[in-house]
Amino acid sequence: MRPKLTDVAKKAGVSVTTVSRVINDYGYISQKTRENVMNAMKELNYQPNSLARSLHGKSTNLVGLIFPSINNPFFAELVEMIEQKLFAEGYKVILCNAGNDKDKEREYLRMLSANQVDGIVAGAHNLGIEEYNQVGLPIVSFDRKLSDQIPIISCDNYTGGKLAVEELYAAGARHIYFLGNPHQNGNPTDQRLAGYCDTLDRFGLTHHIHTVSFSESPSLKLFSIKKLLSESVADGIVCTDDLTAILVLQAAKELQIKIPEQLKVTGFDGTKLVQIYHPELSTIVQPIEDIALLLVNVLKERIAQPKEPLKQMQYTLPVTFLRRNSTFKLN
Amino acid sequence: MRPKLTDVAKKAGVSVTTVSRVINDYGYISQKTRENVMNAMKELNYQPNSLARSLHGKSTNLVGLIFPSINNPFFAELVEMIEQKLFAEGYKVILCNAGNDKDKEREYLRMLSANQVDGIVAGAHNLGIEEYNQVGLPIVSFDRKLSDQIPIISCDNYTGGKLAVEELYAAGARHIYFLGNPHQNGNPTDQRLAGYCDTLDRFGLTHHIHTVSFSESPSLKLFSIKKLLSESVADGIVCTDDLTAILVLQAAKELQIKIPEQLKVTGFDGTKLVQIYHPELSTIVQPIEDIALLLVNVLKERIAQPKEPLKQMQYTLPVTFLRRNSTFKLN
DNA sequence: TTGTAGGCGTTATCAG
DNA sequence: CTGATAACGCCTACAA
Repeated sequence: MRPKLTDVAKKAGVSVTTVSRVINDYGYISQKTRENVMNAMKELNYQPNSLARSLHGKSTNLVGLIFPSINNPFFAELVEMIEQKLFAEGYKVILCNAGNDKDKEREYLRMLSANQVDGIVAGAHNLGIEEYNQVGLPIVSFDRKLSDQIPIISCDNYTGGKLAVEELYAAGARHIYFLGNPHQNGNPTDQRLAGYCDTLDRFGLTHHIHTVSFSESPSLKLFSIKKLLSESVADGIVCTDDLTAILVLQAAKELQIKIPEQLKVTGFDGTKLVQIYHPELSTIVQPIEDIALLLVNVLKERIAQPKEPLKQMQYTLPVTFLRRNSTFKLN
Repeated sequence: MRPKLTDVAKKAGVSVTTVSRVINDYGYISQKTRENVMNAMKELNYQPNSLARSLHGKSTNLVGLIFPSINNPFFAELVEMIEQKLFAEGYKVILCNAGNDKDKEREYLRMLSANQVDGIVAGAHNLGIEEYNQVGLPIVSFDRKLSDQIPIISCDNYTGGKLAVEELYAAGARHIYFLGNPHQNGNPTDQRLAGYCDTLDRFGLTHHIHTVSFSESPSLKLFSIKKLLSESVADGIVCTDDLTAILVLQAAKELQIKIPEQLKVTGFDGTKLVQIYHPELSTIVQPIEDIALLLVNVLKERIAQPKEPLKQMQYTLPVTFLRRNSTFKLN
């Protein structure tokens, strides 16, 4: 059996109150008793039971992270960053990979509430507003509007779309395609698409919007990309994420289309992994560390003052463009 | 305030016992009262408090996952798989990225124990045996011996090293180098190295062992790899992980060394991500899903019968070789 | 400076 | 079939 407070108290020859006092470091305690108690705890290898303390009203220091999947390098890096920031603040993380699964997301939400987590970072968005409002916990959202009560942190998706088109245009492309998720309300892709469209308009070019479902298997995606490349006159492609962009590069290679001479390609996300292991890809870089930091800070604020009205509903962080060989021949 | 059992009881006009009965579905209850209670719960949006139930002796259904980092695609895929399997069994996951940080790993261990998790999957191994023995919780380890009481699941690292050498030899390489982590006791790389050495011996070839620290930055790694390639006569390289292998391919490209004609390269891990986005890399594929499943199953067994002596100390899962263009020119 | 006792939200053992 | 009530391990007024 695990040692409990009373065991320590008995061993140290004091009352539980005293032990509790040294653990939580409050009230008056003589140096001698404190040491006694400390020793007793060491000897018994005593660990206070978090459940019991939390039950009493102390917070659990647990935060739930709901994201689609950590197999996507972008989410992996974001989640890892968030975990680091939270750890530094004394929080521990419950990982909830919701996939595209409404039920799993709902079940996780229920579980997080049952486990009395202090707050939630929501990055998967299969569910509607109602379910998130029900929860009654501090929540911050990544990249999607969930409710009037839930602040949103995201990068400047609109500018991302704009920068990509400007880059391709500058590189000489005049038939610029958009390749990404199917349109869906509230999806970050929407803003990227808007940036794309507006900028094309500015240049007096025609829109070409192609959708590849995010959930489709990569080989299917690759197939439809090859179809697109061989049937179209595209000389520039704005992809809504890096992985899709890499598939475009692969397809181009197979079809002997020269990058960037015949076709220029941009990605979106700019994870370290892709930057390092696909150094040929030009891309829009999201400030992952800043996003993580802001998510954590805003969440902390909500946890500290859950009743306070939101100071700010939407936080938008700047993106940067990383030029590599897929748009301009360098060195 | 969150509704509690007594609120539901009051609303339904019954006692807490009765409510508890319908929640846990045991004992006799009339259909009518059951419905009453159900309705009351719905109306109040009642969620039982896990802390309280666990405090009473019920398990928390929480499992701690300690891994170095989910930024490495291999761990990302493994952790995601484990999370899926655990979710299916009703467990929730606390994510602990320990990095190379002894203190963080120790702190996480302490926290997991304090939070009364049901068990731990340990995949980061900065700490020694004593600390893991102290915990007094069901633990399973991935790829490293932690103690006599902790079962190990791993892939057949030795055969992996062997297969890699055999492939390179078959492809015509005679100056076969080993590139990976520095040697360290208990490290899975050790077995891969052993497989490499034994097989070279069998072929009557000389060992060439080069170490790149796992924790080094990729650009430093790339630098030392280029140095290696330009100074050596290597015509085959066994890498201990895919990411290193990709760096070798990059270095070769920069140095205008033709793959596979002049240099043949194998990786290790075989994640889906690398298979898809680096389809040119031959590699040893670890059975990630099977590993995850086995980790979860063995852990479940330990949780069910913590006192039982271990049935088996070591579980080794077979690896497979995936042949791609980095060893043999295909199609 | 230290100890006693009640309560946090549930479960489970007894009686009714 | 249902209801009191004593735990679970810890915290914290209130006493001493």
